[in-house]
Amino acid sequence: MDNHLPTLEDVAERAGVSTATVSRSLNAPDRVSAHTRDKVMAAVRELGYAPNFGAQALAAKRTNTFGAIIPTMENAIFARGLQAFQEELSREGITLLVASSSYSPELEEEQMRALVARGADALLLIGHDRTPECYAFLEHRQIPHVVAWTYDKTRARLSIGFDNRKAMKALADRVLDLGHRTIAMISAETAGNDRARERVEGVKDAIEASGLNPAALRLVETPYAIANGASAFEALMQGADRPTAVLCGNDVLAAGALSMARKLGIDVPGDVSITGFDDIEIAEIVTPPLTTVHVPHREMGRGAARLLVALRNGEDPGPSVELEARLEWRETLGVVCG
Amino acid sequence: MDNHLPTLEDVAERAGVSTATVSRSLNAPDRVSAHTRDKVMAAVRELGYAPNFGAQALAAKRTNTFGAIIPTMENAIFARGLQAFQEELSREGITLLVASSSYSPELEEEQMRALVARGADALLLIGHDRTPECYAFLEHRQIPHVVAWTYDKTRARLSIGFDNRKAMKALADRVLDLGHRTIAMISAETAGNDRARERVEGVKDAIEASGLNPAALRLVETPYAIANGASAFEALMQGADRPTAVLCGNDVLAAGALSMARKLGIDVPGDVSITGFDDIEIAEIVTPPLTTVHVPHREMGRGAARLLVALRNGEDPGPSVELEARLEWRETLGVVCG
DNA sequence: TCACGCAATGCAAGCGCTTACATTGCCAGG
DNA sequence: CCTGGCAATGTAAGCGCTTGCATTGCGTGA
Repeated sequence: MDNHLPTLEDVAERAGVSTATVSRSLNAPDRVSAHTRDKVMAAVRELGYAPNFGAQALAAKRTNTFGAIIPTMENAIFARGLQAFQEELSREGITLLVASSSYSPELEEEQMRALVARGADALLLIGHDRTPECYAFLEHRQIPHVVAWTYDKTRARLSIGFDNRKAMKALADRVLDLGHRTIAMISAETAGNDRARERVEGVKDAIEASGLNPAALRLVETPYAIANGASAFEALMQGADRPTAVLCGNDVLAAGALSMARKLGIDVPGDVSITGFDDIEIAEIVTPPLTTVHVPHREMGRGAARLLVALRNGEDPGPSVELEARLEWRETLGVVCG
Repeated sequence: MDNHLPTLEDVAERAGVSTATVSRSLNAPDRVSAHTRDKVMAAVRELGYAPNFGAQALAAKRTNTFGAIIPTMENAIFARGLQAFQEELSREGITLLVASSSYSPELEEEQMRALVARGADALLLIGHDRTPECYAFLEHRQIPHVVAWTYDKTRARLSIGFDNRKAMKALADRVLDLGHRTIAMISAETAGNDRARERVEGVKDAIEASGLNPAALRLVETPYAIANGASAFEALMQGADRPTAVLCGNDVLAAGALSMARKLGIDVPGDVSITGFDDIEIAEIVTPPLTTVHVPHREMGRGAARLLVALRNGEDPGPSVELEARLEWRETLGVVCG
């Protein structure tokens, strides 16, 4: 059998109209009389017609596809935000393509090209750090894009997010208030990750503000993974002069730290306090539940979608938007003891 | 400025060859002399040329895009498998498009159409349960597809996965061996989810095999979410005749149950045993670490990719493949205490 | 009754690429 | 020196859709 999928022309013939009319019935129904539209729709149904994506993209010069490049799909940090992003886009009839860069700048550029090659009309990017080539590419191809998950008033690029540094400082202030003086931090790798870097700076800000020497902060950098949080914590607990508080750059590292604490028989927060950042689902489940910073994932996702749609439509998206991240008090942060 | 992106023709002109030669240099380099190829590549670089996706898809009648429809992106059950799927595909120069159905058959059909409309050459599907319309659509459009995350020898459709029923029976056998007689189960919703259903059947199989009445199994069905696991567990603990073991259909529900146990001051596994299924990351992190069934996520993803590529290329993919799921013994399952 | 305007529809030119087929030019064998 | 064969390249016909512009036909006001 000649398994020829029905084309616009087949539909047109069946409905006894021109292809232009069929196209209009589908894409701009009010430009066609009700009677004609009904005939066309009937033909569409009978034939099981579906437009050819390639042809449509080629002719219309837009794909109604947006792309998002996130650092990782593995853990759920971006899941919630992306979900909201997606929901908002689908309201506009836009499909989302997701790619992950595995926290690698080279890979990010590659993914960016791949998404654009696949016809992405606009891009959602995470954080400000990326290669000049990436930005040059965006400029050159005039790709509408917004940066999310961070807000930095010193950057001109359109973005939506919160101030990582400020949020982390607020947490660290609290830690210091509780009397902690020997503080360590387990951070995600800061190279190519402005959010991680800002969080480290936030801690230092707090330390400095309290009159201590920020250089004294014991800092371990390690890739984003539970097991790494665990081994970093273990290393931190090895030496003499143990910290009484370990601030983690994210919940995943904190979860690892927490599990290692349990394995080592270290009581949290009795012997040492541990904090996270992000407030993803595991923060509530670990034992004890993690004190962390709640990040407005959904708002960022939704807001980013709105900015991007405006941009794509040639409208004015307005200025970058700053959201609030607030302390989520649970049970892993206590006063310093003895 | 006339921001005309370079086309094949521009490249051809610059390199002093025809568009056909440029196309060939890009897609079948060995059909072109080295000298010409170099000239072309130079022109491509100078112009920053990138092929137009729509045009390419239209002319070549294939997009090199595969689609995957998973029940949810929210939690990480499918993340690892999808990651492996993706890696294998990218080796073949294929891009992955992911859509989620939120466990809704109607949405699944919609997503399926959306993916195909966007040019997906082939589809990865989870589980066997879906509407007849879905299958009719796949048949009609002749979309290559494979079913993953389950293996059922009674189904003809090409699939890769493990036998959910058998795996759960093995776990339940173990539970019974440890002396548990009052058993409850918290299952994901079984409607439209053959995997969940099979897991319930597996528990019943075990109960029956041990000479007990499977009808006595206390069964709660609830949507996939930690909080639901918690409330289901709470309900189960309310009445008299508490179960001594609560088998959960997946790790997420088990994590919820576990956290509720802690809140209620119920010792696990001292007072009651809890088990999960899937062995996702949280299984290791919760306290105590969850005894569960390890599912070969990565193998399924990789294998599915291989089957699908073969299918798309018109090769023989061979028969469905059955993988093994094995018990992952941790700390939430203990002997029944009198 | 006649023109005029406007809504509905048709016509046909692309959109940028792939690829079957035609052409060219070169080399080896006779 | 001629010719068949083959590798390299060119020519041009679509692929299925959108859309600017042309055409049709109707209702309306003068």
